[in-house]
Amino acid sequence: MEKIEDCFCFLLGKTFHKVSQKGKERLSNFGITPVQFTILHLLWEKEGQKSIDIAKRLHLDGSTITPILDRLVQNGLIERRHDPKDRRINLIYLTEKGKELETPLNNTMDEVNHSVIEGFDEEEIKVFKKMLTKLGLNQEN
Amino acid sequence: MEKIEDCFCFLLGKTFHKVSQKGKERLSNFGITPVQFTILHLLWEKEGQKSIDIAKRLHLDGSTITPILDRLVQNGLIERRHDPKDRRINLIYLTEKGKELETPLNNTMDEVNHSVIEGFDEEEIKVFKKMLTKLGLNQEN
DNA sequence: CACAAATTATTGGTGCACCAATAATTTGTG
DNA sequence: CACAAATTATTGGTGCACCAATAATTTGTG
Repeated sequence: MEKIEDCFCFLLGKTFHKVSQKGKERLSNFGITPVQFTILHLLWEKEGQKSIDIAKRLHLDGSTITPILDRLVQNGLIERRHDPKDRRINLIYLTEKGKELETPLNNTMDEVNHSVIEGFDEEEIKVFKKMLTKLGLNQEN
Repeated sequence: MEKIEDCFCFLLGKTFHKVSQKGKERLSNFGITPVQFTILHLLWEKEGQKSIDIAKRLHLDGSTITPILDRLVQNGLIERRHDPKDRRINLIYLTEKGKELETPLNNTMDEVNHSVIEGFDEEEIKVFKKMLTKLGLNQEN
C-alpha cells in the first residue's frame, strides 16, 4: 500500500465520517446526536426495552449505552423504570417530549439519508448496501 | 424508514465499525491504534511534517491530532522538533523505534486489508471504492 | 514600520466507543 | 435448598473525534 488514501479501511472510515457529520449537523438542531436518534428510533418502534437489548440491536457495548441513556434522560426524552419482575433490569420508556419528536426527527433523518445518497440510482444503492452487508458479515470472527 | 437497520447511514457506520475493530485488534499487538498507524504511515512517506498538515491529510481536526501525537511521543515512536524558521511550528520526526516498525506494521495492515475484503473480486472492489469516493465527495457541502 | 489578520498548536469541554471490573440480582444445578 | 454461574447495569479507565477559545508567533496591509 503506497499511500494511506489507497487503504480501503481508511477510505471507508473517511466516507463514514463525512456522512456522519451530516447527520450530526442536522440533529444538533434538536439537541441530539446520531446514536441518540437510533435509540429513540428503537423506542418509537417498541417502548419498555432493556438497555442490554438496545445495545445488542445497535451492536454497542453495554457500557457505551449507559451514558447515552443518561443524556437522553437529562434532556427529558426518555425515562428509566425498574422492571417489577426483575430488579436488575431498567426498562426504557419515552417521555411525552420523546414521543413528540418522532415525526420531526424521522423527517429530518429521511432528508439526511436522501441527501447522502444523492446522485446514486436505485440499483447502485442496492448493490452498495449489499456490499456493505457482505463486508460486515466478513468481519464476524 | 421502518427499521433502523434499513438506514443507509446506520449500515455504513456499523460496517465501518466492524472493519475498524479488526484493525484495532491486530495493531494492539504493537501497542498502537489505527489512527496512530495512519500518522506513522505519513511519516514513513515523509518525515518532518507539521501537525497541521498531518491533520489536513487525514481530515482530522487539529485538536484531535495533539493528544494522538502525545501518545506516539510517549511510546517513543516519534518526536516533536521546533522548526528553527518558524517558532509556531512543531515538525514531527520518527524515532529509530518508529522507523523500525515500518515493515512489520505495513505487513500487518496489508493482512488486515486483505482479510477485510476477502470474498470480493478485483472488479467489485473497484466499484465499491468508486462508490465510497463518490459518496464522500457528495457530502462536501 | 505598526498593528490587524492569519497561522500554528494547544487547552478545555462534550460525546461516543471500547475493555475490565464491580454490584445487585436471578437462574440453574448438585 | 444452597451456592456457583449467569445476567444486567453501571463504574472507571483509555482513546479518539468534534468545537470554541487561547497563546505564541508570523504575515501582510495601510
